[in-house]
Amino acid sequence: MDAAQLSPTGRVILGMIALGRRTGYEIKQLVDHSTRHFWAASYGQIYPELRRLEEGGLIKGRPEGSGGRTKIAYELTPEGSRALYDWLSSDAPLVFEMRNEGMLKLFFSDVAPETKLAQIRAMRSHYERQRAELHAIGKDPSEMTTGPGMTLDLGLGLVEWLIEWCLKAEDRLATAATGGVKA
Amino acid sequence: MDAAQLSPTGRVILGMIALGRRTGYEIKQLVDHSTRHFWAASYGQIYPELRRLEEGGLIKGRPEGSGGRTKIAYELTPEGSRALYDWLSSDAPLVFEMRNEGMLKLFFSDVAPETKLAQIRAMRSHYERQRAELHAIGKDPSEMTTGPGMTLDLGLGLVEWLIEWCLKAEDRLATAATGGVKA
DNA sequence: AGGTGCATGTAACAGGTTACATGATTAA
DNA sequence: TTAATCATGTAACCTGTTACATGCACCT
Repeated sequence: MDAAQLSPTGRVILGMIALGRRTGYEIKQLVDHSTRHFWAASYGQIYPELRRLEEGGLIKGRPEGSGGRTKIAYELTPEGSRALYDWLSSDAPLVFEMRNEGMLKLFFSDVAPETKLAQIRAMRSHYERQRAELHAIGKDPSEMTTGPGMTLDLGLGLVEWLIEWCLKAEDRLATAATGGVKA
Repeated sequence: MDAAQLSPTGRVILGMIALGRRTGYEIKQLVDHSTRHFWAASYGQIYPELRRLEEGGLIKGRPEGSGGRTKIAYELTPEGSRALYDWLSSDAPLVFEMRNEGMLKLFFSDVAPETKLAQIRAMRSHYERQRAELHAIGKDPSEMTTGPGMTLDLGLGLVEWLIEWCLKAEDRLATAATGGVKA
């Protein structure tokens, strides 16, 4: 199993284990607090994938009987490290997918022009929520040249740009509505 | 069938028909030249969905026997118009999904720091390609307050911001690599 | 005694892509 | 005649979500 055959979720899992996360539960936690905005994962994917990765020899799990119910801590095998590294250094075409219902509505908004303002406001409020979440994550200010740090910087800059765009668009619409005369 | 039950692809189809597109083929064409970057659709979705929408009474198709093979031109029924309008003016939570493998690699890049520069360059080259495509679409300069025009403006601004971010990040990394001394 | 968080897991479903099959029209 | 473009359609597959089931540990 090399990088080319590594499933999308498999890559996230390998990466998270490399960052020190051990159990499926912990992986899900970290995904929800970090990569979620640009790469999500659900339990329904994570647990079956952990099993597949172990069958493929990329990770090795051992039950930790710390008193309670068995929890399984995974770590990378040498092959797993190599697969992760191969993926990271591969120049295969990247997956860039997006489904943005806000933009879709905007695209069709000429059909109902009076809804435009509300749509942009809805979009802005989404990104403002996202900004707040990212700020919460960013409490501990990691270096801008570390992976998670860079990603956070990118994400925050992006949502801030989007919020600015919305504000300007709202302004433009308001001006247009009052016949070009600023209120 | 009201807006709440309208499937994602159904919304795109309804919108495209409202914008004047009639056949499944034409809808796919327009999607590929416009909404693709923030909302894609494949034939495998479009044709079955056209049938479902017709069964639901939202659109009505009639075969156009312009000589050759029957092609089917659809138009909105009054209920279809209403469903589209309902969706556009609804304040139900919006779908915002993203899978960005570039950011994912960046997130894990501390595992292989020497790949960082290449990753950011790959990301930039993706967005530069996208910018070129958007510029090609934007040949006819539509008003910034029309739906497609606004969306194009938003998309272009976004990719330009991303390209700038990449350039700055590349700079920062290059500087860090030479021990803080600019080359 | 009950709620919350840790922890694992699966079955049913939804949504979408890819590859293929088919065939007419049009331009070189 | 051949290639490209217009045009419709489906079956197999893949990926992922949602909702549920289970149960321990810890706090109040």
